Amino acid sequence: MTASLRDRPEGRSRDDMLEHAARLFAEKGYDAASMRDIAEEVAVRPSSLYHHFPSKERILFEICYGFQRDFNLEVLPELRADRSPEAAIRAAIRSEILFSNRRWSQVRVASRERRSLPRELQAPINALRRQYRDAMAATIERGCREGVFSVPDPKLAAMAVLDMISGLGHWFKPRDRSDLERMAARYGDAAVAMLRGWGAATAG
Amino acid sequence: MTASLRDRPEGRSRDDMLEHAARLFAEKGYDAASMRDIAEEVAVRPSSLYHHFPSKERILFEICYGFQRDFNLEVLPELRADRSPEAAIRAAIRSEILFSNRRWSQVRVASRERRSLPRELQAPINALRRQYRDAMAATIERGCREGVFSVPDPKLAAMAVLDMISGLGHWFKPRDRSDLERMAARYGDAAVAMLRGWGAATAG
DNA sequence: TTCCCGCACGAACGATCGTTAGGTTGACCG
DNA sequence: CGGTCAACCTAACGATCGTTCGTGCGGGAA
Repeated sequence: MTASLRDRPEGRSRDDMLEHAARLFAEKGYDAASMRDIAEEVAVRPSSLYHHFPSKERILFEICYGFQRDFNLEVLPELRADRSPEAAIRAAIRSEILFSNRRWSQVRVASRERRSLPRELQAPINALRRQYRDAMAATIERGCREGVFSVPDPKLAAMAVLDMISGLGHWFKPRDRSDLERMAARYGDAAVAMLRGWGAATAG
Repeated sequence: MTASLRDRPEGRSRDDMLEHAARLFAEKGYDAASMRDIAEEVAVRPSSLYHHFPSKERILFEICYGFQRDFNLEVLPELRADRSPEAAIRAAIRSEILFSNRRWSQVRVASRERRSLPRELQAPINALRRQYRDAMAATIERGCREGVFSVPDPKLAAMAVLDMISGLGHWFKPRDRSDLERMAARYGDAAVAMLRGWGAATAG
């Protein structure tokens, strides 16, 4: 049946450890979740974790970096230049919302516990995040050049859209798939409305 | 000169302790910042902190609750009904951005470290936050009835606007006052643009 | 002056933390 | 069969945590 009897009989593989750790970090916070907590969740003694990871810090890093890497692999292509800026933004937003929903725990860990990492481990993660943000800003700027968007500052607009979506990822729990898709569509609408009218909605 | 010689000669009052604690909690996180860290910052021995607060948990609560209370006191009145919905939203956003900038550390602590509190201490803080969110949603709904806004769901729109602004509060560091005011105006524009066009920007 | 008490102190408590050392198991390879 | 090695174990290390205890000081009241 299974490939080998040496394989973990239950969910005790390296990836399972990362997943359980992510869930605990998301629920209790990085510092409040102990190695003993993680070990108990995986049904393993604390010392056994050190056969797979050199430190607790490294576990956090792998969760954060792995998430952001997969995130960029899945979401970034949606912003490719052969799409209209509006379609690209909508697709990216939908992809981000779907992805963030699929990896619920890791979203929270990557955004809220990243600061527990030393600077040199934060850097590669921040670089990935910046890459996505720049791509979003470039798409918005393209939309402005084509006259479909109008914003005072594309980079600022990208931050606003990203904050809006990542905020959603912190509280929105869809009932089912259609609920999720509806929310993705609505947030696409919201972002497009903002990007279209921002420049014209000057106060006073 | 001073009112009394019994007063703290330097910044060692109860409020100073809360302020230093907030800064440490914001920088290192609630769990990573120890009572000894706080004591050192205030130039006091750790045990002395317990003459002012019964526990570390209580310090966190007073920071979070005090912030949200002052927040509502300052920002909520901007949403009063004798203003046009658009003006109310703009004023509230400006007020929130200014207030959050003035209380930089506490914003971060109240939003990111609140979960370290037990449920019964989170409840009153959440109630205050919900009060603000409901007021924002009511203002948006009023704007829809008056025909100036168009959104599929006022509560969802309120969450989107709030997430956008609180996201800003986590990364935006203004150079000076005019920089801050310009950002407040721009985010007001962004929110108004979104609330106006959301309903009309349906995809497909 | 004497008493009082708010406030800060030094020292230590027990608990829990991340991590390590050393031993045991058992599937695989020659 | 005997050797190898990854994986897991038990036990414990030193450090640090939040917190408590008993004491000392010093200004205001009596």
